[in-house]
Amino acid sequence: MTLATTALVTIAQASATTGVSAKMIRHYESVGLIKPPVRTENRYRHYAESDLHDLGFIRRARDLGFSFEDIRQLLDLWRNKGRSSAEVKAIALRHIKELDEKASALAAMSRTLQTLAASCHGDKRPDCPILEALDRPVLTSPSAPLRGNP
Amino acid sequence: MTLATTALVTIAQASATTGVSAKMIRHYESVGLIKPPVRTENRYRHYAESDLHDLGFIRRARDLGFSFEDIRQLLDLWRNKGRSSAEVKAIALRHIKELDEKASALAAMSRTLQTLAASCHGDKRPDCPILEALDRPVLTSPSAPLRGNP
DNA sequence: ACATGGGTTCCCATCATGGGAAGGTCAAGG
DNA sequence: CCTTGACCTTCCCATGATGGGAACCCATGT
Repeated sequence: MTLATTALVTIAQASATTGVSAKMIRHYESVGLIKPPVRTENRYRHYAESDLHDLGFIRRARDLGFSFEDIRQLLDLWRNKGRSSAEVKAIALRHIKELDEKASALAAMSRTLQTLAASCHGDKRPDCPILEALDRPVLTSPSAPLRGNP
Repeated sequence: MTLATTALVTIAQASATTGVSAKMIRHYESVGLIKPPVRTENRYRHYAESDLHDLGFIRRARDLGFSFEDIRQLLDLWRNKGRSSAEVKAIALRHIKELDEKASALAAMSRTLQTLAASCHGDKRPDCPILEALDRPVLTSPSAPLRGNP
């Protein structure tokens, strides 16, 4: 009830307080992720506290790797007091799965390369198992147990 | 010495045998990653075995997450018989570091979200720690030891 | 002769982000 | 009053790797 005249701030100030670049703030507006803010006569954007909240929300969601589409849905859910937490959780769980899959893929690449790099002497000699692996197929064999002389 | 008339193949055949899409093959050519192949009078591209090798090399390098720039250097090193394996290994080690950093970042996001999701009941009730975390700052506190009633 | 299945070039889209140009606006200070 | 500098505005372009699709040319089989 305390209509506290919600101090309007410029886009640069909004950027500074939320950690979202001015460029991105305008972009979020253009793709409909946030509501167009009020404009002064000069056509300058001015953001109210609720706008700053949304921008902070978006930045934190992005820091967790959510896509624009996910964020759009999360923001809608946040605003919808009649939401069910199950909806939110479903989005989060799906995203966790995607994150884990990507991380696993990167880790697999890293492991393969580590194995190859470990057996590369890394000196002036030209022969190198890394290049050999790229040379011909049969790569991606992860823990190829070094049978030969155990 | 056996100049084996290196059976020239069309772009579709090259794509099929190397696993690189025709689209990408043309793209690699346009950015100078591979040499322009010979053309028949019809302007059709025709690939020799050495070209197929390069495409296979590129695909395997891409499967390991190397960037175009890295691949360019790796291909140059592969062709350069006077290379030192140290150069190859340096590229690989740098890339491993990048892969690990990205994987760690994703894993951190996943962990944070897993923690939040674990404490979200995920039913019809609207209150949800995930949304609460996005609501206000002080997220990214990983193992916030649940002091309160131990 | 015409259909089909390649090939070719060129443009556009993705996803999130930034760079930069060209121009309008405002406050402070000489 | 006018300049300077720091904002603001819009619009276009670029990234990296990949794909979609249009519009058009070519080759082969029935």
